[in-house]
Amino acid sequence: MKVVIPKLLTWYRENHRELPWRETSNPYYIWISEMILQQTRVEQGLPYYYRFLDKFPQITDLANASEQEVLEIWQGLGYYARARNMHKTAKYVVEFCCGEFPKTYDGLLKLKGIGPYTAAAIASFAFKQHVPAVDGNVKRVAARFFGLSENIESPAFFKAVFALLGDYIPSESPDIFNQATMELGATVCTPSSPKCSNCPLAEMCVARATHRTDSIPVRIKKTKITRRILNFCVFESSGMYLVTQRPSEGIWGGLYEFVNFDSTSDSNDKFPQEECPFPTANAEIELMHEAAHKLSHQHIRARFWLIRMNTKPREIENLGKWVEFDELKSFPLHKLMRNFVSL
DNA sequence: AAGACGGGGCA
DNA sequence: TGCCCAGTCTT
Repeated sequence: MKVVIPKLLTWYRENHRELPWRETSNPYYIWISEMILQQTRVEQGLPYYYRFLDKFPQITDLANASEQEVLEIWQGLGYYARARNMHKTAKYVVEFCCGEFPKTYDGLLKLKGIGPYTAAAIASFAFKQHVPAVDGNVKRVAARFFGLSENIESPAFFKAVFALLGDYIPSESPDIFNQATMELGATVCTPSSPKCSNCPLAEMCVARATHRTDSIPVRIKKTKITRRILNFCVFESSGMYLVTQRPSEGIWGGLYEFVNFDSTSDSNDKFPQEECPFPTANAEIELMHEAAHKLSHQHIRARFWLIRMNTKPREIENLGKWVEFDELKSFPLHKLMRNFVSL
């Protein structure tokens, strides 16, 4: 079945998209692109890639930046642990590795935010190591090509593909091979309606031969979506607004927002006073804005309550910073907050 | 092995 | 709606 590899490489050379991180072997540029692209489509990540390198041209620039500066560039992209992990790794590489990335798969794997896929991508693209880069696209391509009907989500499936491709990857051009398998999954061997007539692997593809391109890959997953009602408290006093920073763990880690709380009450416009942990007695409360926000693991109904107070209770006073409304826009904000302050 | 972690595009 | 994207980390 390896006879199709030259066809795959030729197909790639003639048909691939031109992307900025494909024009370089600079491990810093490649690392940035791989971190941004984790669980993120190319079109969504592209503008962030330019912005990031414009702000932090070299790894020392990133290492010397504050976390808030990093999050300012990253805001809106999601999975914010990626940004904090990058910051830590930049500091680590500058301080302990003379600013040079490890040149091996195993060495890269030890860095924060770099897992099996990203380590293989950097190792092959920047250092020509022959190790297969197995991402979501490649898992799908391999499942169809080899006719693998195991659950594509399982660690065992990843290991199997990693081992299989390790046997296929040509030692003279591991980088092109990895780019090609990913590009094929992204543009030809798509989740639905794969374009088999354009595929350089079609003649040797098991799923194609057995008419199972619709049933492979098999994905068994139980994404439990929680629904929640999130109440943002827009505390206002003398034209100043209260903004706080989230802890680094959990959703939207490190980003800024109005203090908030979950409530159970549904479908009424009354402020859920009894569930509010903040003192709001003698305050004038008004529903300013409502928004629906859908994440892959939770559906959020957000409500923004304007809470005007004549005097600030001490419990509120020291919860965060009091700033003018326009100043809110200068903080790194998650989408729900960014959409609100942009209204 | 399972769940958490964002946001967006597309059928 | 549901699926899934150049995945990783934690439990």
